[in-house]
Amino acid sequence: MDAPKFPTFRPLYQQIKDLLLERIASGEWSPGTYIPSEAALAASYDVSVGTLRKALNELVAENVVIRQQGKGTVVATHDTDRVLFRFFNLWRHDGERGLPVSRPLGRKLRKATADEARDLGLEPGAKVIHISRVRDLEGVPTLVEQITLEAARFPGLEKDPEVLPNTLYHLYQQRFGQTVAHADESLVAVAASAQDAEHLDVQPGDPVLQIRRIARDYQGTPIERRISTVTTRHYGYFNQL
Amino acid sequence: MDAPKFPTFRPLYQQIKDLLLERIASGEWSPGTYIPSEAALAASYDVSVGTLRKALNELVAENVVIRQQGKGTVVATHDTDRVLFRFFNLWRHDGERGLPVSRPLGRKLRKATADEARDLGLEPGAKVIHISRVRDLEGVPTLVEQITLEAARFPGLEKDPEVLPNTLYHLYQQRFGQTVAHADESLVAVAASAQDAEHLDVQPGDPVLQIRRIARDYQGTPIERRISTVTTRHYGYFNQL
DNA sequence: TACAATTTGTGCGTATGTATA
DNA sequence: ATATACATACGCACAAATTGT
Repeated sequence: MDAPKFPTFRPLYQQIKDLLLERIASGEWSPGTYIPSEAALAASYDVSVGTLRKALNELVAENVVIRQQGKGTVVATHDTDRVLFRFFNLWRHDGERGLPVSRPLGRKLRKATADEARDLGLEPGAKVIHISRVRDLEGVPTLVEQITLEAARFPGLEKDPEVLPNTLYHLYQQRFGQTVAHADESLVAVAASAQDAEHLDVQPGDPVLQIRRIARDYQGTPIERRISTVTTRHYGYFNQL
Repeated sequence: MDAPKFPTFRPLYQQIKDLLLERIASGEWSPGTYIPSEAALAASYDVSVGTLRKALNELVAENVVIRQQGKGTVVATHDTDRVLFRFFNLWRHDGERGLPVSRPLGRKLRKATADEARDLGLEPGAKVIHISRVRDLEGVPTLVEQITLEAARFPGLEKDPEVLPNTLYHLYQQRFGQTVAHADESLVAVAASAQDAEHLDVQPGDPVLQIRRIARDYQGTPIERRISTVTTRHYGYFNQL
């Protein structure tokens, strides 16, 4: 009946979780690093092992760390299939899935458009890097991606890796210390533009799926804006509820 | 290096979880029921409270039960907003969301098509109930739904509730004891058919989003097949990764 | 192959705090 | 206030997986 009380205290395990996440986000424990054992961490924070486990298990649920019996606890990287497929939801209509092969279309450093600045939380006119590419699935052009990144976070990316790898998120993480931890996607159906139609081997005006993604780091700050235009002849966007 | 071993044992808490889920799926604890307390259940299964908590917490994570401090543990129902929005992912482009209002188009008992039988796991030619309706969002027709149900699971639904409620899943649960626990969705972009175009106030051939959903019960058995055709002028399908 | 050390996973028990009726 | 139920926190013992000796 009362108004909801402001939480007067924060459970100890959540405080520990915040501390652990901070050490990960700060780069003290970079992706791929094995962090100290439960026992060692519990002792260092002067809490029980159970409390520390509860904190770690929440980080597991959020895909921040991976625990393996006998080995230890490692900060999640973007090179495992598990993490990879988390950000790739296109399945063939018969239920199979294949990894895409990318063909570059262009890459340049320029000023952000109004939309890009809004989505990335930047000042209007801030410098961004724009990447566009086509991705083939089993040899069939299926996807056109328009990617925008804040230039300050990815210094030199407009030129430097002469050939971009297929999985960009791994590159972001390894080369620039930028880890994509979450992403929001919004899907709409649109008519294919002339350019997209050509790349995707469809007719201009044909219906295509447009996926607008904003990828964020551990703290929720936007890192990448990605607009994918997909022909859904052979593939569909799959989601589990 | 070795081939992955077949799990020689199943943790106790998972066995308990299975037993609890079975009592829920069987209807012994129907949705809305408060199940016995941790202490009582732990005693009845002769396990520790901690083990029983771990089993229950997994059911919480799977949205099967809801726990409330001081009250108890209740089997989840389809009448709370939380569960409701889990199966409704359309957001307005400005970030708001409104609940839809439904207008019936038709309802009949007939034989399943080949596609319907496959999706629902039925014999070819089995009896199904087909429902079609238009849903308005803030007064704007936005969605056409084609729903197919196995007739045997929903006896009389082709006629009985003269007026269908807005939220069908609650009806399935209350009237027929059929609880939608999970769902798979596959999204594609298609050209609007003449009929859909008329209902959605778009031109035939205009791009629309098609959502093919198969809803399943606790055991994963298909309950409902739903094809939603959506105009994405004002709304988009939102997903968090 | 055998064994030991390390690390996480499972399971038990207890005490105390907080929310609800 | 009291009783009930879940939430938090502590501690311990042993099992299972991994790695190195």
